[in-house]
Amino acid sequence: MESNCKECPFNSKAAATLCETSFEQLSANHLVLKFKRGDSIIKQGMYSTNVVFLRTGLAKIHLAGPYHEQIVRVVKAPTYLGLPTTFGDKINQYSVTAVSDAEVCFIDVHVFQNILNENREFSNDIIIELCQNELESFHRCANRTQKQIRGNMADALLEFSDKIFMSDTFTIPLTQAELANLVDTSRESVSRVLTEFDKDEIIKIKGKQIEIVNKKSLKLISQNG
Amino acid sequence: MESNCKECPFNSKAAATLCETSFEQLSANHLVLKFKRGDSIIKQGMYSTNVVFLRTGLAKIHLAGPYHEQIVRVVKAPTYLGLPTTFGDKINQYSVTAVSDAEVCFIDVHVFQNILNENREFSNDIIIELCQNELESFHRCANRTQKQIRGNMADALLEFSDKIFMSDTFTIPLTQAELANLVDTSRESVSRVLTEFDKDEIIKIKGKQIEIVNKKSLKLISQNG
DNA sequence: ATTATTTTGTGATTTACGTCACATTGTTTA
DNA sequence: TAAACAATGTGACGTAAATCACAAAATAAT
Repeated sequence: MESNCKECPFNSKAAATLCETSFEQLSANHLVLKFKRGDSIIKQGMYSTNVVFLRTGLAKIHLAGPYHEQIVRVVKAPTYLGLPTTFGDKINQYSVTAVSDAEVCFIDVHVFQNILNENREFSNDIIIELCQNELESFHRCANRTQKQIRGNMADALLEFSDKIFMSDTFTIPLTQAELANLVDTSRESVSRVLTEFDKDEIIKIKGKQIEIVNKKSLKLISQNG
Repeated sequence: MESNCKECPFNSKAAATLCETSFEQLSANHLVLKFKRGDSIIKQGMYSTNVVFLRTGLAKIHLAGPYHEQIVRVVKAPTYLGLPTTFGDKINQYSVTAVSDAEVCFIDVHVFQNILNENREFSNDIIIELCQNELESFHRCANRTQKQIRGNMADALLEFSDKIFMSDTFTIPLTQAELANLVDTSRESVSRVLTEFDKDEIIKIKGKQIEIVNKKSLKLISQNG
């Protein structure tokens, strides 16, 4: 499927700076696909020659750990995915799976490389994004390993609220088991902490819908472990 | 201090592709400093307008966690440091401290930016390095949180052996307390595991010097938790 | 609608590992 | 070359959280 990338409403900020010819190249060399929750967008171990641009929806990045699959983060559109694969060894080093309905553009690596080479600002933006990811990884790592469950759960909830849904009321797109995996704990503990937060009137739970009632408390828990 | 970067024997691979004018810029706009073990190279929270190139030595990257300072990785020369700061908000988001004697070049951000813009290959190399860091973070995260102490200690030892010293015999440049911090455990546990490995004849310990005697076992422990 | 399957809630039990406490050794510094 | 301090070794103890083992809801499939 072909479409006009310049007019695409889901354009990344970085892409705003692209030159005409780059847009034409993009338009001519990409594929837009729709995914449903649970569909695999990028599969670890598979050969790939595409950069993935998540234009709408949410996805989880996960990879094989020594014992079990590990979710490392949840990302939302718009964002590029699979860059490390692209610039590395062409074998996907991690998986990406849709956790909500999502639309994805597959862009040929060589086209992407060209665009990168011809657009300084774009390439700078990509570098910036990668740097930010690195920083986030650092912080995430320090937090995860130092805090205990309540703190990490608070973190996760705040991230969903502030970074992903921009709202105090949202529907978690993950099962408790997935959440547990993301937060490095057990399914049971997630359940316990969640009901505990509810009892303490920090959040209100209606099925998978969560309302953060007392953000201040949640932030305190996030800070103090 | 000024010197000729083109002839510098500690040049990064990426730098091999630089153009003449870039080398001249570099040579004219950098500062070489020596650091001793424990000296702070980059300090979290400080304003910075330099990219740091670690030309010789080892350093630890660490940052403030919710409870205590957390070491996220140990790096060896040659490598660039502080890129996320440079491209981000000019405030160092993490600290870097020498763990062995080290030599460091401080390069002005604007010069570095220029060079990045004028040298496609160089900028690609930087992107590749950043991507690799991201992947490493992912794996490290999955491992740390899934494995238990013995597995993580085995990992750390293997990393020192294979990635940093390229030898089965090496002197750990960290105290057990630092090692514990890096591996997300307590100082006491590090001591216990280390002596246990020694008793099982997997490694041989002489003070801070470690010899990996049975790498196969160590890899098994690393894999199986 | 009625199974079948997945997801969630909650108690009882176990355990890996952190913390505390102190002894021992190694390393500065005065 | 002491004295002071930092780094290590090792036992005893407490505890956060994993695991186990179900029951109850909620979703999906027939």
